[in-house]
Amino acid sequence: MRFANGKSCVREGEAGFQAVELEHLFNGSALNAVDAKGRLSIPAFIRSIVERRSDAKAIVVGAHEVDPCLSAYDRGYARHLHIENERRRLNEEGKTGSGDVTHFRRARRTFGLTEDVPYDPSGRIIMPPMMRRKGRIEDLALFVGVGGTFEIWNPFIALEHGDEDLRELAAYRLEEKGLRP
Amino acid sequence: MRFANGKSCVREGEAGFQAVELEHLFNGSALNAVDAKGRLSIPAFIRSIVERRSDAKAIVVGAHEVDPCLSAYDRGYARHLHIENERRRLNEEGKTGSGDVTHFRRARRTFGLTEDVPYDPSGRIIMPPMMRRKGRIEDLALFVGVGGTFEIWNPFIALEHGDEDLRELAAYRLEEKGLRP
DNA sequence: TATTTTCCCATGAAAAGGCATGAAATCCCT
DNA sequence: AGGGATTTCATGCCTTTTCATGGGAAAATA
Repeated sequence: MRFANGKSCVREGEAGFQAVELEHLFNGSALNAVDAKGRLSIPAFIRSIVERRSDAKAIVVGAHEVDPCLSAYDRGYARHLHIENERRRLNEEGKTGSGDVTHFRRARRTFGLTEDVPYDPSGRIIMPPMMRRKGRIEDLALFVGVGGTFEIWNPFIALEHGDEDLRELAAYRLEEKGLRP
Repeated sequence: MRFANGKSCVREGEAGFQAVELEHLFNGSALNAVDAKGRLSIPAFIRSIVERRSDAKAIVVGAHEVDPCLSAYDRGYARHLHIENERRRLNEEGKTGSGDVTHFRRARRTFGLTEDVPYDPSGRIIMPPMMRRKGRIEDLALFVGVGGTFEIWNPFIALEHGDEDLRELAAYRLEEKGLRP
């Protein structure tokens, strides 16, 4: 059996994910504007990966686990996370009675606190207000590919982050657009 | 993970379910009002998943396994639960004599304590009184996607739950609607 | 008849989609 | 390699559609 993109299905289940979704990784960066209505272009290089991975013109956005930014990925990756959650639930089955509590919290975090956002033919989304607030996104959005997922930063917050590479990246992208006095 | 013919690459049998029903996952959240007549809009993003999974304009609602809220899903997922129950029954066969007791209890819970609720063309249901009571739903309903299923909370109960993410979510959705002083 | 339940229409807000533009990047052909 | 032509992108504006929710008529129940 072959995929539309010509790749064969190496193994089933979890490995199937790795064979396809992780075949294409997010890398690179871009700085785009958020307009008055919260509309925002997803950079073309991100869209091309998203569509190759999942065949859907949509991204899933959530708060980043540790950093003050958003974390995003394609629907295929979301399915991967779901399967992973279920697997962990089975593993924990029959241990402490709190297994299920942990499971449901994880599921809520992975799916309840994220939003599936389709983008239009021109590649734009409306950043959901809740995400905009969580990611502290104002009128500029810095996209940063990090392999399996990508991040969306307020570039000015990125400028003050502990990660020097990130600071440099943000500074560069801002200068490039003639921003930052 | 898609083939040119649109089928997913997953295992057969049990996982055949994942190929169809779990191809689309519930995520995101919304806070809707229950009006004086007891009517409640199912958020559009939930309906779209329900209909893609089962092409029926109905949801199945039951009490949540561990949390003080309701758990809901589409009819296809209900079939999945049935198969899952049977599988577990077989697995437990020949262990302790209580296997069947457990099985029937589970089946009762899965099907007896749930209700199939069709929604009208505009996407509204009338929450069955028993469910409304079990879920302690008053005049607001917080929908939370959790992947394979979604939850329906009384937002004020969610505000006091142990899951911090959920509390935050409820607080945000209430604020957004100008509720909660 | 009185009361509840079901269906249909109305409405305002928000989102989706389409169209246009200017700038940048890419291609291509000397 | 240079330079002009074409394509791709990001982004602004405007129109159409969708969505949640309210109210009322019609139908069913008591």
